[in-house]
Amino acid sequence: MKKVTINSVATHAGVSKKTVSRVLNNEPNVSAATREKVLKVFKELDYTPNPIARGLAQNRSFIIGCLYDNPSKSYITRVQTGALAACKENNYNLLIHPCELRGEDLINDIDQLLQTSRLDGVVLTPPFGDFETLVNFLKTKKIPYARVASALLEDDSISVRSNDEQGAFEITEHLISLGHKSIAFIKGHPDHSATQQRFKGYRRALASHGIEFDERLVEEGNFSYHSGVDSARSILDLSPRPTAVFASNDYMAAAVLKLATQRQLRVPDDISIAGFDNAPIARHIWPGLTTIAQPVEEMTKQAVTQLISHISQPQEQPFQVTLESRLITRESTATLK
Amino acid sequence: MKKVTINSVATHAGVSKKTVSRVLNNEPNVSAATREKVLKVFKELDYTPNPIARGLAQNRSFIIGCLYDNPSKSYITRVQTGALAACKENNYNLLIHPCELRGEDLINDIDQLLQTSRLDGVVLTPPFGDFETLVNFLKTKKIPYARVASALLEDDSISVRSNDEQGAFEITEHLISLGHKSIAFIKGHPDHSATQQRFKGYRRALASHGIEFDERLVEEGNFSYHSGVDSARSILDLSPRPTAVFASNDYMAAAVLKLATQRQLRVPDDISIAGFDNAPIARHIWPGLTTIAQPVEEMTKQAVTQLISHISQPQEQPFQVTLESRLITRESTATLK
DNA sequence: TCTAATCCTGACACCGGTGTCATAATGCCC
DNA sequence: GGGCATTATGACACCGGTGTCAGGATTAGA
Repeated sequence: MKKVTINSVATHAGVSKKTVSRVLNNEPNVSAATREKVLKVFKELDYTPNPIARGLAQNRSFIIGCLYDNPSKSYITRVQTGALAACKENNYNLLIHPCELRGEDLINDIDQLLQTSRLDGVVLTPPFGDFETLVNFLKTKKIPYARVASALLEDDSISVRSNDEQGAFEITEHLISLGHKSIAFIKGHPDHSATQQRFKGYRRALASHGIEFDERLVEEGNFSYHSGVDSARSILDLSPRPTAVFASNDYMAAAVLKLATQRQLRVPDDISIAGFDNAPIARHIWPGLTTIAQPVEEMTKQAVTQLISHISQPQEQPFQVTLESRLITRESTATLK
Repeated sequence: MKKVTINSVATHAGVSKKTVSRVLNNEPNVSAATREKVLKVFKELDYTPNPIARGLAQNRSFIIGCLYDNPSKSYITRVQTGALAACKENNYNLLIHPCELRGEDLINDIDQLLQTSRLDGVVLTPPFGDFETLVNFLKTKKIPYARVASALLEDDSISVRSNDEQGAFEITEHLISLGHKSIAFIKGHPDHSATQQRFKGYRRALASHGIEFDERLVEEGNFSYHSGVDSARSILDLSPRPTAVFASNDYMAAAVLKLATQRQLRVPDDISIAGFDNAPIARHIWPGLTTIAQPVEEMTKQAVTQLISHISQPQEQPFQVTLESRLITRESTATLK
């Protein structure tokens, strides 16, 4: 089977390869007849352009890089799903690159990545979108990027987020509406802007219902299941024990649930538990977790779609969108008895 | 900042670009002095070769594709981790490509992928390694591939697996040693070879302990949490109810646990539950799941490492390795009372 | 010291596309 | 029909590397 190149197409169609290239790229200034002829030869020879050659000529790779450093594997999976969907639609490919935000040589690592892969753009998933050192580095390197679920708003780049503050407000309000007044809170990883946002929403809900904020009810977590266990221990040891716990993500909420159950507490009768994200685990455990569903896939998909269109034709105007999240109530929260 | 190409290096070093290329690729026939000189210029100019140009010249992309169609997200994450590790060591990149085994046009889809991405090789994660249509397609297309956790042994290609049959045997034996004689079994997805392997191990353990196999205790699952719920329902409805359940993976085991708990059954006092894989969920729930830990990351890493070395210099001899799995006992299994 | 074998090196074509620019063909208007 | 603008096409260099091959330099052997 011979390789089909632009030259063979050109020969077959009796035109120059430049004309074939024009047809390929839908450029103007090709007569309808010629275009037809070339398209026919495409079919006959089953021709597919070589993206590598194309990339060399245009200094593009048609590859988007996805950076992540996230303890939540399911979050990463969802991010990937969204990014892949956008890439597929635009004939791009997705390269995944886990790395450490606090690593000594994050910038070197990324630099290396850019040097060797010639990425056309990068998606910054939490917490990278809020890491200014990195963002500035990409700016000076002139690498297009899109940020997912980042809180920085003053930026002129592509950013898609969901309203974490509002989600946290709603779920806290849900607990309050069930009669809870002593609601513990487990923070997320300090490097993530969502951590601050969710905390703010929690406090706003308390305030707007006249419940005094109690610092002793707040624990520092980092979004990992393990950190949830530690926080849960502190919280369940409190006396009086809070009647509800709102953890900043579902993994930590699951940890609270596990520990509470181990200690013979009945959930939600003895204590209500709420999470955030609607990760798979929220419905894989009993009782199922009341949580906030975030459109992670959709956020990422929109971010990548915008990123790709920005790469093809750079626009000045920023793209900033905030998507809605929604409350999902399951069995882990109930009326205070 | 000017772009540093092989030409600028050549000019600076006062040699031809071919000589620079020789140094780059560690080719012989370069005098020590020249090599030194060129290497020095590399440093001075901070030169990194352009992989796209290289790819064009050598008809390579330095990209490995990872195919998957797996309901278990955590399994995918682990596969990716292993594949990424191998890629990183060899300066390759990883492109992820979810697709449907039973999709009508899987082959077309893959063909398209190969056409547009010019992958240097592919990793076939379960169940693709056992899907002969695909394997044969890759063979005729002469695309190097490596299979992970596939049961086909008679093949002459790269394959890394773990001993599913033995793992299932051990965990079943563990249940038997706890006094259980009525042990239900939930099968995995019929397209996965692991499904047959694990079933075989289960039966072998029963047989070797003189326990008669009872078909009514076997349910058909598909590795998804959801299928586990359905199977769990049937099993818990049996009368007499089995005293233990061995599900072919942890998600399905988690489903059994959830349903049993919902029905007020105490695990493991009323019923023991065992899973397989040691997925994160196995330790995120209470009681923690007794399960078989598989070296998924390591399997994939070895497979990809071999694949890459095969791409660089095709070898005739196949690479077939079987890694060990091990039993992890947690709280979900206990002595029959 | 001469010859042959071996080692280095560079010129040049090539991978498969795209950008630039010159030129040929066509269309339009008076 | 002549003059001019516009459209269509192709020749050619170029992207940044690698493969081939020829020829000069060096070494070894006689």
